[in-house]
Amino acid sequence: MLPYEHIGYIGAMTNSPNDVTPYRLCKADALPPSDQHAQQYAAVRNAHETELLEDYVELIADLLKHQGEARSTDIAARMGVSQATVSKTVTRLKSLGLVSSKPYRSLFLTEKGEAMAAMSHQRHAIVLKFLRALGVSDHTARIDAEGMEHHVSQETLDIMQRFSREQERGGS
Amino acid sequence: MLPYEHIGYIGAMTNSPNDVTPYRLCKADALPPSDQHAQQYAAVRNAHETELLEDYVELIADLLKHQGEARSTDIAARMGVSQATVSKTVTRLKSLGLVSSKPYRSLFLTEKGEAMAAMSHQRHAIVLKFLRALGVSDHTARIDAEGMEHHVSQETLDIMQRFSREQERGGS
DNA sequence: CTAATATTTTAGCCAAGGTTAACTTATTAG
DNA sequence: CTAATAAGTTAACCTTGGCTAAAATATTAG
Repeated sequence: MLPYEHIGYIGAMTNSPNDVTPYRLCKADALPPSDQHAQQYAAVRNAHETELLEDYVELIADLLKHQGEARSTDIAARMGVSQATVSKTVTRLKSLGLVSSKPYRSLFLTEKGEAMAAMSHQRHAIVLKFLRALGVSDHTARIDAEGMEHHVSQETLDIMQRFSREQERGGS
Repeated sequence: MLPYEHIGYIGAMTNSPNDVTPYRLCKADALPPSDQHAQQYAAVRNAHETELLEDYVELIADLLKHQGEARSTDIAARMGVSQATVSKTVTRLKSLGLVSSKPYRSLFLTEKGEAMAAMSHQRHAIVLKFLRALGVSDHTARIDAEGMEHHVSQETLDIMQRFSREQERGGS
């Protein structure tokens, strides 16, 4: 099962009316039914599976674009991780058909890898822009976006995008 | 380093001891300097370390509150995971001083566990409320909140909270 | 009280994502 | 061209967080 096709998240079963659960009033917000609850956690686990892959692929695309080539050593420096780790992960990316390279040479994205990178980049950009539009400082927005981007559904992305656009027109 | 030791903060983002590096401005689509870039990824890795622990502790608190007791079997069902997995994770939670229990008996939170649960719950509630205020559907908001909550800094939380409040007053 | 059932724990397995240290392969300076 | 350095890979190890199957402990029904 491949990463960028799971963005839609899990199935139906809407429940629970508008109990807005203000955290301070702590009104008895009931637990959702077990199976639905489980789906939420499953969605998170699911996202975790692809997170790192997306980050790598996105970073490789950025390096290719801005540096002309994507070298392990740069990836290691930018990810804050050892070269050995990069090497191992790249092996995995290759086995997944996302990256191609010859031994001891720098990296390229396959079609599939580029598709994933494009999507990842887009999501990242939307979230980052949204956070800034909300009023979050640049530094924080960057950090939060990095973490959040893998956990934002299409529905929310659309709303974020609309929000940023409106802010742009009306706000500044 | 044990991330859950410093329970004094809410946003898990900024707990690395040497995180005071000032942000350097750069073009929106340019790559940030390596070391700064690395900090972003480090923040995400850091958040991942505590995510699951927070989820457990939060769930245990919820079960205690709504069900009167927190049993492994319920946790397993709600997390969508085998009981063996729960058992192993609970062992870890106990060794971290977050949970206490006697063998074959149900679970309790230590002070530390309760503090963590409270914080986690608060963050979760803020993010969930914010997403709804933004206009995200209930179902999606729940899923996204579950994934996002661990990656939202205090700064962003504050802004989200303000947004929800304003929406509450003006919007509806 | 005992037997059946339910729950929890343990043991052994796996993959991912980290680490260091040692080795191989490029690249570059003289 | 060769030697030094830089970059990439491999091997051996660790922890987490999953799993299944089997064993131990509660709980409940008869």
